[in-house]
Amino acid sequence: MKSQSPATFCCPPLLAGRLTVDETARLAAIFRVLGEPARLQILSLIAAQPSQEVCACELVETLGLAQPTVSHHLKVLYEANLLTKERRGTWIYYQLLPEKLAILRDALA
Amino acid sequence: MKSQSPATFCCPPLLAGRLTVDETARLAAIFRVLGEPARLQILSLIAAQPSQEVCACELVETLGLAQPTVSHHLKVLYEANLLTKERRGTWIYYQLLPEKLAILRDALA
DNA sequence: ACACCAAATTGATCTATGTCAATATAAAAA
DNA sequence: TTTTTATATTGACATAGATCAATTTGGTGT
Repeated sequence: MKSQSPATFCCPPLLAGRLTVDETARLAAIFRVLGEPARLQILSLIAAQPSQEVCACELVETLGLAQPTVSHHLKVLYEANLLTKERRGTWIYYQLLPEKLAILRDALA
Repeated sequence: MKSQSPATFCCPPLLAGRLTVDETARLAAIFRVLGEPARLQILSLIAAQPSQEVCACELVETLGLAQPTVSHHLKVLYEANLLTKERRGTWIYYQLLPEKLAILRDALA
């Protein structure tokens, strides 16, 4: 039995009434992920690619951060369901998964 | 000479291309303010009031946090231009200032 | 002036997290 | 199998920030 679709699970609009503690925690978790400049840079970099994806190695060069740091941020974005990853040969490519951003946009409506 | 209107100063859409370092920092700062459950609760509580405002003293009771903690969060929200404050007699009332949220919504579009 | 209440500030503590060096893991190539 | 390259993980460190007790500030009323 399906309770509700994953994309609509979180949350009613922030300004439409009082949020439950759970809804608040879910929303805040997404905002916190985006509250880091390096992670926003990653998202906008991917969006700026014609291929709509980026190799992890390119990110290390572009962001000017150490490889473990970039790997850490990618993991945070991945576990927040903001990115997908796909191994192709030696490299791993990350793509946007815009559903969570849509949730935020709706919450701010 | 006015450079640009304050409300549109920050930022182009997150997913429409590559953000500058400045734009990224501005966006991340707003997200970080919202990445805290107590602060989201404050915003949604105010929005839930028919009067669209709330006295700081009510927040202390409702949030179950110490008075200095609530005062701290209110200050963060105020300095992020998400709230206005107005003294009326002994009490200080906080109101929403939704422009910044609109900026985020546009950034996520 | 004094007492009282609301809100802000200070100072301290604790936790979360961003960062990187070192290392491990995984895949490809020789 | 050994070497090489890409990514992830571990561990350590430093900074940011959430929290609250104690105090201060500011306004009201006696």
